Amino acid sequence: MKRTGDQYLVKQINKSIVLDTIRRQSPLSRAQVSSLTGLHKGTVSSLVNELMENDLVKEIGTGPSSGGRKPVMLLFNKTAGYAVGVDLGVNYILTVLTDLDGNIVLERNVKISDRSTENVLTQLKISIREVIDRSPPSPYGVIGIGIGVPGMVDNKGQVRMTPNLQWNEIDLSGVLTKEFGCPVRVDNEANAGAMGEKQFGAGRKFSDLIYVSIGIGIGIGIVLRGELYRGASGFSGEMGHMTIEANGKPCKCGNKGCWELYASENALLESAEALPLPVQSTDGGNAPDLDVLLRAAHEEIPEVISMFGTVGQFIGIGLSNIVNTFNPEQIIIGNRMTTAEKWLKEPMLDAFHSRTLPVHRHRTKIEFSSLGTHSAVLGASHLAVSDFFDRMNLYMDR
Amino acid sequence: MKRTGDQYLVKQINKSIVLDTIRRQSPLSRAQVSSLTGLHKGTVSSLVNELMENDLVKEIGTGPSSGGRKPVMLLFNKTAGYAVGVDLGVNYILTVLTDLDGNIVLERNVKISDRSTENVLTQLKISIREVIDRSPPSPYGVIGIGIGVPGMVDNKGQVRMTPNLQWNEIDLSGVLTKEFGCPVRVDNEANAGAMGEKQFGAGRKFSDLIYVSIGIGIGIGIVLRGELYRGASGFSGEMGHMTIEANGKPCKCGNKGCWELYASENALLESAEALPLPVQSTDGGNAPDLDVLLRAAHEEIPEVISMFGTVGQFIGIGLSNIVNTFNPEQIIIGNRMTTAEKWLKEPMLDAFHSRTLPVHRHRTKIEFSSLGTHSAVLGASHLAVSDFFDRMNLYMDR
DNA sequence: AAAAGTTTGTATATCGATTGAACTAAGTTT
DNA sequence: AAACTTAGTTCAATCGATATACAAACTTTT
Repeated sequence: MKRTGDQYLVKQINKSIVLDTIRRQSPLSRAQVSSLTGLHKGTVSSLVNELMENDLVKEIGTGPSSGGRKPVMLLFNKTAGYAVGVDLGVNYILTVLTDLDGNIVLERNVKISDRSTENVLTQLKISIREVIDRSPPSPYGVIGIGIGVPGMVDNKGQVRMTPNLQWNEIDLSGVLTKEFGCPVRVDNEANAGAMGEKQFGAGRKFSDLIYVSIGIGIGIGIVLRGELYRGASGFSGEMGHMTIEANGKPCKCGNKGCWELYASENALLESAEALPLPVQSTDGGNAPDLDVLLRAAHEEIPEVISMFGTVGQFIGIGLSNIVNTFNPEQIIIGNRMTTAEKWLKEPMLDAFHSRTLPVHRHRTKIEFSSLGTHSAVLGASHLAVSDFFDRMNLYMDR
Repeated sequence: MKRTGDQYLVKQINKSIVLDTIRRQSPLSRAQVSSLTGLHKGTVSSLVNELMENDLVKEIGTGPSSGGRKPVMLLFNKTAGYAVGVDLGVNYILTVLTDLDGNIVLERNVKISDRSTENVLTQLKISIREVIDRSPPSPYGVIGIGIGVPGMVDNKGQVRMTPNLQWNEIDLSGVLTKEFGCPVRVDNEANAGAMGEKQFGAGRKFSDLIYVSIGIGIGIGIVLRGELYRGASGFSGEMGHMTIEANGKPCKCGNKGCWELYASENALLESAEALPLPVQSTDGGNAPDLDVLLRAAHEEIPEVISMFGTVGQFIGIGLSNIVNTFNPEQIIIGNRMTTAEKWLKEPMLDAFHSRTLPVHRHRTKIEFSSLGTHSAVLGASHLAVSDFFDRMNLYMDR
């Protein structure tokens, strides 16, 4: 049974539009909101008053006159509540507290060496507890928790598989809701990153974009018509396991020639094992890691630079597949591999341009993340904020 | 400026819901519509009366009583107007006239041998003119023309490129609007096919599906949340040019190792050239064509059957990429290669299953087109019908 | 400095769509 | 024949947006 229309729906739509307008373009007067939205002055007045009663909008004094009565400027009350965002990495937990506008208020980052489910869960709870305890007082308090995890999350928020964390079938959202008594939203890391860049980063001006998270593996977050597309069961975006060599290397996933075997951090580390590197690993071990390779590249060791080049080419191949598939306005490359932008970019773009149809070649914007390591954590907190507004029957992204 | 809410919007939403309910589940009484939609009896009555004034709904006498007054049964008036659908193939033009419910009333199929732009355009106009001239009288007459073309169509309806028809930058929609004086909707063949299957074929029950059109080349039509996704500029779905062999055969598109080089009709014909076939080509020439190969397969010639097997495997590889990317509920395979289902299916599914993540393996329904050669033409006519309802401020697909 | 004009924001009446309640119509069951 | 059921209409009530009028506060012109 579809949702039918009534006056309540009308009010909900208009109230959302008014709030959204103020949120994105404040400070704004009631008159400006009226002319920006096309809503009648009186309608804006009454909706703004209700939003003020709900602490979501506040008056901030008068603005300059343009030949008449001075306008009363309105502001989105971004500190009406706070949201927790978590980027649950394979070897770290990055936790932030943000206001309703995505500004970071508190931040906490812990390294994880013991990857057992128990330990990770414990550390996760400690991190969240800490930012919640220190959160400033506000009308709504902590309105929710958003978490990005490196794995597959179904559309009920259940973690189904994490290739690098050995978590299987964990009801993370249930566990944390119980622990903290506030709504918890779990999504995969690439979706969170896509939301982060769309809301706060390089993707702000675009409504059809693909966020390509290149870390240990590769996952993509798909934003179409301004909204995340999660697939029928929540498992879209597993493009790391797209075949780009029909008879290529075997992958853990069961497939052969998966993109991430050639274009991810793991691909880089694997080919690095063959080289004897003159730089020590950061954790003292013998295995090379990304930081070691980056330092080697900075020292202009040709073998290492050429390795980045090869990986960059394979990234470009995948990007051309993405463009042919989705025809997005923009592709944003994020996660750890962005730190190697300097050595990846050129070979990547060369491969992309040489393989792409002319119509796409210069139409699609290819950029690196503008939020750096914070795409996913900000996206995660935004998911919580967005859910909060949903619960208030106000919608942010429409 | 976003669309704001007012009473007119409410009415539009509810009227659409009422019409949609009647269209899909008729015959229905006003009372049934009310309980199915949740709308008040009075509301349904007044909206139905308006729809009857607009000739979109009609009464069809009383139905059986269930212990009270007999209900007056309502029907969607599918013959209030007619739409033209065209599947513009590389070597044929299939034209139909359908009622508003997608039932074919007239059909015309012409073979094209002279592929010059002029000749194709002339033939196209003749075909359309003929079905329009013979269309039955109706309140709205011919409400529009929908056309599926084998190439790239931008979001303004301009044909930008047809790899197998040598059409470039043709304003097909402009030309035909001028000629016939009714709205023309041009889209690519895969999008039309996707819409056809979604509305009338195998995809009726699904809202996230991918239609894979395998003919001379490969294109896909993407239906997400019940709606076609066309990409930022209208060029989504060019998955035929997705790389599946990083250093594979060069393709006309500039890329290497494109999927359609291994999994399309062309791929089949190319490998067939190596074989001396004991069957004559249909047009008397020496070059093998699909029909010849199908006859050879029916005669159980092992080399030919194995060729189909190889192509089937490559199709399966691409399908697994599609599943990893979109996580759709369903994949529908359409266009000419469906005629080889018998020999393609098993190798295709084998490759697919062996390459797909366990979560997807049995969750995604993989089917062959249920409309056969008519997916695209019915989809095209539906696009015209759907535009017609848009113009009436009534929406079908929401 | 007074008058005229402008801009902001509020108050009030009107409009239009849904809804609830009452009602009519037309059947079935007891 | 009376009681009950179901279908569909009518009409007043309600609610939200809008138009109009108006008050408040400021700028520009005379």
